[in-house]
Amino acid sequence: MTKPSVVDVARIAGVGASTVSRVLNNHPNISDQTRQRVLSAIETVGYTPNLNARSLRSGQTQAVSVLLPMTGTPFYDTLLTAIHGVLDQHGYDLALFPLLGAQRIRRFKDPGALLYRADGLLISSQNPEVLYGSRPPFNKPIVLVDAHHPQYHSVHFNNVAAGRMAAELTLSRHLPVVLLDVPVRPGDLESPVFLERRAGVLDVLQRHGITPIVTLQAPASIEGGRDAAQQLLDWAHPHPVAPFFMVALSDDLALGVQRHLLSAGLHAGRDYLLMGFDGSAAAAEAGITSVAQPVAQMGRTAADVLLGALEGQLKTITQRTFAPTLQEAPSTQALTLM
Amino acid sequence: MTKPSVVDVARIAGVGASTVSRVLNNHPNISDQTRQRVLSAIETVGYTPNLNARSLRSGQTQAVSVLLPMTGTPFYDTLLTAIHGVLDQHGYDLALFPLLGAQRIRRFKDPGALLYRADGLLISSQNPEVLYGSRPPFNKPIVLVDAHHPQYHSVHFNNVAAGRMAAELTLSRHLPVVLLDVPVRPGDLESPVFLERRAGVLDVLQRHGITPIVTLQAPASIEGGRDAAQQLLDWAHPHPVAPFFMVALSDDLALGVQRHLLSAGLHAGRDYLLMGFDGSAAAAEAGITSVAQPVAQMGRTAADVLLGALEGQLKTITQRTFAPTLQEAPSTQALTLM
DNA sequence: TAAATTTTTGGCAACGTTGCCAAAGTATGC
DNA sequence: GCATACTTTGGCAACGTTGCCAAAAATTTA
Repeated sequence: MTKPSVVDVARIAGVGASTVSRVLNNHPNISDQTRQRVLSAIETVGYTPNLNARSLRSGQTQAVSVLLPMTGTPFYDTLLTAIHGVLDQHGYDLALFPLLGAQRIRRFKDPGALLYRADGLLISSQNPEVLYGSRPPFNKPIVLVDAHHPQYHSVHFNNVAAGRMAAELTLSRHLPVVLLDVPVRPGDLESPVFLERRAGVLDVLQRHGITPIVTLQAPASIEGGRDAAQQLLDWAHPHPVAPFFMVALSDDLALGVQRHLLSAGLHAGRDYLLMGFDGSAAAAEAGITSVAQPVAQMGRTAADVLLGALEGQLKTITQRTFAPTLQEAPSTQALTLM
Repeated sequence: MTKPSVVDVARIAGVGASTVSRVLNNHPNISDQTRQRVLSAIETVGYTPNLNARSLRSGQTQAVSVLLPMTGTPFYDTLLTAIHGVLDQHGYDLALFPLLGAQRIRRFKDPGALLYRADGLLISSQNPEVLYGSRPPFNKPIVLVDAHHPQYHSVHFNNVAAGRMAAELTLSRHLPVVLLDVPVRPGDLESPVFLERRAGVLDVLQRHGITPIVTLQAPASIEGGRDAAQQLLDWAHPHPVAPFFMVALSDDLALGVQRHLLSAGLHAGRDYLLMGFDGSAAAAEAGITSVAQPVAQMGRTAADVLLGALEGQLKTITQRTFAPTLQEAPSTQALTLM
């Protein structure tokens, strides 16, 4: 027994094939009586439409591909959920295509790749090879999320402004500044995220003639933050650590620092000030000030831009930049110095 | 200008459409001369095949869907790379469908979901709702990876045996046993992984009349391990921590423990013994013994099983169980007791 | 009641591909 | 040189769907 098609349904219901199609697509001008007959016929034969035929006919897939790195941070979770929510409401389904290793990027040059079996493409990758290599062989809408490129529709976060915002807060506290930076991973081109945040921070500080008393480097993780905190203690040794304001370029780093310094008896917001980036829930819970990024909103906007390109045929390139907001917490309350 | 099709190519090359098709599909009995003509015609018009038409005609998509949780642990990275490697060689492309939130699981009941636009389905989820809910509306091969269910082809790891293996090693060292367990997350059904490992450990210990002197619980992360280590120090206080053998149910936990106890002056392999699970590179680097899981091999096997079901039509349900191997490191070297 | 109008329906074609069959072309054997 | 075999090629149909058009049915109007 082969999978039933519209003609099978039509035969059972005693109608024409196009009538079945009309019922399936909610066309007007169908008598309730025939609609019911068709519906029950669909039920009895267990009909499900053949998507390939539908796509062939219509030239559309009702699918959107998302190209993204395989890092399972909460960031992508939030972003994807937001994107999916919007696109789902408009009848689009979502498939993910992870960037597995640099050599696999070659695959994206093949116009026959599954990735391109979609009506639109969302790219959330800072990978320069993806962004600055040849344009994908895909003449349908492409939107960049959390990335930026003049030739594509982009929805991104202003990391430079975020850096500036952090520096401004720093200035208001009149304390020595410690910068906790993220090193370039070997073999990997530097992610523009940290580069931009750093640039923002240093730009504002420089304008005010301030230089960090020390700059630490650690991978952007909680453990990295702990290492950096230890570096700081070692560096200060044997001198006591004076009150300072640490700007960590990510919330994970800030969390690690806070936890590690706590075991040395130092409390953020009491003995030193601390802030991070991303506006994560973890930072908020830990009472750490953070420059927040509206991740879900960016996801929704990216989906909206894609829908616009998909349905409304917007011709000019759309660039949406999201500004940072400050998520204040006890960790940056002005110290009562003695 | 519309996208060129085989007939366009055929017209340019001065041949029939089916000849173009034959060239595209590497059929035999094509003269080199016409093949060249067709090839250059394809080049000049920039032809790329329409996958929807191809799928409609052939009833196949040359695609495999992977259903998996959105946790971006290195585990899934390795697994996916292995799966992709095998399937790619056989001409199959891979699309990922993340399990975003419990409510989205409902989507998998829709037979029209993009997920099912594939020739086969790989499910790598411990989520009981996925495994024990109604069978997906998909009458093509389904293979479970890193999960187990009597009704599906499954490729999985014997976590009970892994637990046993850990316990055996423990016994040989004749030290008090500390078990570092993973708690049930609220609202979430317990992942069978830790349940099985725990069962294996406790089973062997019990047979030898041994009970852990203390059982700690922490979420399976490095930070969780650090918390657990602190718990242990608190618990032992004011008594000094005697030499013990800690079995942590994941490598991340073990890593956290090691790092935290180090700051208390305790060295794994010198003052206490420690082991984890997963065989991660991080554990190996840190000198921590681990019960290893052949992740890449499991991925390859899962792909092979799927290919078998796809091409060879294997009728009986295939179950492949992978046994643990011990990845020994200094952290479990016999202590020279004083 | 017949004509005009509107609603509802079926037939046909086409989306782009490939398998099948038959026809045309080429080579081999007697 | 002609029959036989083999190679290469083109035409046609079909995969399942939906849009268009015209036909049929139902409804309104005169």
